Amino acid sequence: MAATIYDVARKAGVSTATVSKVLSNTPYVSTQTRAKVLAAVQDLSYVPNLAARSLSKARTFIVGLFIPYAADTVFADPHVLDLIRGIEEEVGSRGYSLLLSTAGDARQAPGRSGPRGAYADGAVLIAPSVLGLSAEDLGLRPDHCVVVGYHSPCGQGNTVHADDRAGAVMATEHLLHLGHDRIGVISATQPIAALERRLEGHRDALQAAGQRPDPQMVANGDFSLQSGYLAAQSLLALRPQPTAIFALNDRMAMGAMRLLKEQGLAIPADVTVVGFDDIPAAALFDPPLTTVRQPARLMGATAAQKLLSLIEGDGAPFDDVELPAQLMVRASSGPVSAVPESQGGAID
Amino acid sequence: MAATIYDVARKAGVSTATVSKVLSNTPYVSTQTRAKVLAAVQDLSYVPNLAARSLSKARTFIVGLFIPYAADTVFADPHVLDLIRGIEEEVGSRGYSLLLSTAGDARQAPGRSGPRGAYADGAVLIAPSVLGLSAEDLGLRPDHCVVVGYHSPCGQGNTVHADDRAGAVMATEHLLHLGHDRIGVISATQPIAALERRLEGHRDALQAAGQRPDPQMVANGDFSLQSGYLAAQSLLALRPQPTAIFALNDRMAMGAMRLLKEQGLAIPADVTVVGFDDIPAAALFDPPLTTVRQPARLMGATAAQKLLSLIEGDGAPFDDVELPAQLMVRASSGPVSAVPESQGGAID
DNA sequence: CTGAAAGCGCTTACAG
DNA sequence: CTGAAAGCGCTTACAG
Repeated sequence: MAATIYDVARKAGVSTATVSKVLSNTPYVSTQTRAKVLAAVQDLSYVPNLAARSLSKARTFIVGLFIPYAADTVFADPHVLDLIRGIEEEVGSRGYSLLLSTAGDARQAPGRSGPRGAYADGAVLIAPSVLGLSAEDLGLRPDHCVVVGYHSPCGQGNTVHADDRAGAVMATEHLLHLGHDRIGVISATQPIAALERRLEGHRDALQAAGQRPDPQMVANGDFSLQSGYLAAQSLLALRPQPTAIFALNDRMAMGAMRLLKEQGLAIPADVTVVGFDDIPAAALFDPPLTTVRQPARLMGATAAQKLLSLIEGDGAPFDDVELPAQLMVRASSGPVSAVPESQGGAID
Repeated sequence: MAATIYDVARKAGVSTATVSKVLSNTPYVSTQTRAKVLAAVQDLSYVPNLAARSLSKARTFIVGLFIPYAADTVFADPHVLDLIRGIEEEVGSRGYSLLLSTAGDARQAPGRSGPRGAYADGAVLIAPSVLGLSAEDLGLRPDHCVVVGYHSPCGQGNTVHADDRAGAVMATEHLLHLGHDRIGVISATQPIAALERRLEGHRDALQAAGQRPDPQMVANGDFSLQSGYLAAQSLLALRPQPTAIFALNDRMAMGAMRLLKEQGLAIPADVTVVGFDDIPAAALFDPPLTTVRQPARLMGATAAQKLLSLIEGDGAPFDDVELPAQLMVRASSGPVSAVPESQGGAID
């Protein structure tokens, strides 16, 4: 059996209380005593039992990360990864560990009847689509949870997200400046708040420039590359054809690019493509993709940081945090071609 | 305060022992009693305290995942992600939670003097380069740890990895069949066992075909795209120039492709490129990258599964598990061009 | 500066 | 089928 604090105490000739104090760096322990204890710890390769510690301190120093959709989706999305990275870094540097849970529904099993949240001192939820879940459903204290997204299942406030609307405005203005006036949009059918904000930003920018948003110019995918390919197909079937495609995430933008290449259309000479997210592959693409960068890592770090102050502070909710998006102009976007292939019908 | 098992017991009019039994689905509890208890649990929104449970059961149902290098590196590598995905899926489906720790050195902080491992029932280490770390250093039971890689810090056996050697053999034979006899290799300087196996496989395949491996044809990077670009540069400076480049990971292969394009060299018409890993971007590249696929997700799942049998079984070590690699032939590789640009000097 | 003792919230033989 | 009681390994006032 592993050594316990009793073994250490006995070996060092002190009480367990003293051992505990040494281990927690309490002042007021004599240098000699401290040395004796530390030596005993060494000798026995004593590692404190964290479950016991947690029980008596009523704190686990574990932070949960809930990603209530399938692991499949999560790990397919590089953007989510950066979020995780930001969270892990912040949490780790503050001495907490990260407990990862994908799949929202508590998967039943051996030792656990309750939901995974029960271990954690708090949790961040990456939850664009957490619909009906409450903090309680997850076994969480409602005042110790923050969500990356717009809608908190933990009550008011306590959310962090990028400025999706502004990002879409920037992308659209960029296209407008390049002379595009037939912009096809690839959105998705999922009811995700961030998506609505992006659509809204796009529409607003169009209207500000005196254009009328055309519902016909919006095709829907499901965030996957394949769906972007298909959506681009339906967009290209339109007459007049769009001169630019604004995909609401990078993977769909990449699908669109693939189709364009297959059709022998040059990017951006024939059609401009702009994405959203700035996943790592975006810069590596051919041509490199112009896209809106979400500060994913910062979003993660911010969420973690907010959570930790909730846990260590008084738990008073904070206001929604909106982080800036940034337009990354790369080679996939260019001015509308001087002599667009005539495609009939346009009178103006 | 949250409700405890005492509150539930009182409300249901039974003992805590009975509540515990109901919650753990012990048989021999009358239907009525069960119902009363469950109702009380409902009413009080009782969630068991997992720390207490862990303490008395001497099990946490948490599995650690140690990635002893910076979060930065980890999350930059899509391959590692698939590993994580495989682990999370397996572990989750068996009712365990995953505790993520990057950065090997125990980051000190608030509640924890010991290393993060102390919480877990066992752990998987993704550790191509865990050099001096022992299980004890991580606070782990040595018989409850498995490593993804070749060298276990936990004693003999208990490792899982892909057949890196065979993968490199396949890639090299593929190049040989295409007629390439001047194959430049982009390796890396890090002392990683998998890398050595790949180099070894490459050399063996060359020799089996009657070619002599030429140390000049090996340039080193550091796994990053940039380093692949640079290494390709030095390879192209060679005379005679290589007709093919075999990069020992995909990101470096992509760097090489970037350089080739910049130099106006066609892929694969002028130079063939082959990678290793099959990260998601590989298939999306232009041209799509021929590469060796490691079954990362399966490797993760296998590691997790082995770990769980260690935890739930008798802890007897298992033999190293070697999973098959697979050559994914795509458009970046092609036959050596019919009339290679004469570049003087060759006598044979 | 140090220690005795209670308590954290569960589970588990053991009796009944 | 049910319950009393001890125990899991720590921490924390409280005394001294």
